[in-house]
Amino acid sequence: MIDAVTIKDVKLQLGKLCKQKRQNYELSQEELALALGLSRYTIQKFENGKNATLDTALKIANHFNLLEKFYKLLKDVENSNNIDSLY
Amino acid sequence: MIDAVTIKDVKLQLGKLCKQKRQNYELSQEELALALGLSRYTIQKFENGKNATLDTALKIANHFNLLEKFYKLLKDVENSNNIDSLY
DNA sequence: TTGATTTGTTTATTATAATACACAAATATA
DNA sequence: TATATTTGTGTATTATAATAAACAAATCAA
Repeated sequence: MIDAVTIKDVKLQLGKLCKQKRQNYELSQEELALALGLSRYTIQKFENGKNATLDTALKIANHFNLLEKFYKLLKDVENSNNIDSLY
Repeated sequence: MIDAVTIKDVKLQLGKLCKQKRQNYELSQEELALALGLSRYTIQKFENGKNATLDTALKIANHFNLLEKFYKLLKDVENSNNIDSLY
């Protein structure tokens, strides 16, 4: 019996992913922050699962080429919703 | 030649999806806001593609049962990153 | 070890998301 | 139509995300 995914789970996973991607590119928090026009503190909090703005999250996603993948998910959800009306 | 997905595109799509899902459930902005402990104005801005917090976006996603799908995407990205190291 | 870099954390300030209220405009319903 | 409901928009206030700076703790390199 697996517990349902919580909002906190998602924020923690977002932070984990940011850290992983950042380290893949061998960037420090400072360097990533500079590249995105954010402060290191904002990156620091994001990586530790704190609340943030969509702009911050999407800037990070964009920097690691994940924006398109996320956008596609949203489009798929929208389309699967439309298809429902055909049944 | 398709233009790259922008942060603005994603926010607009998030808003569009919220509106679509909300109308599927026959909820007014007011009712959705009440159900999530948010103000109608926050829903209003979200649906029109304005910036918001992760908490707001994830509360909405959770209400329409999209949290797990999103979490799975994040896990997949994390895992595909690990697999890379095997090649 | 040692020094250098990175990360975690604190405090104070600024920018802005969220709230609460009102009211007009648009949509839906009788 | 007329009425009710919903949505869009404005203003003021509050809550909080983001910034900036400093310093300690942890990690890495010489």
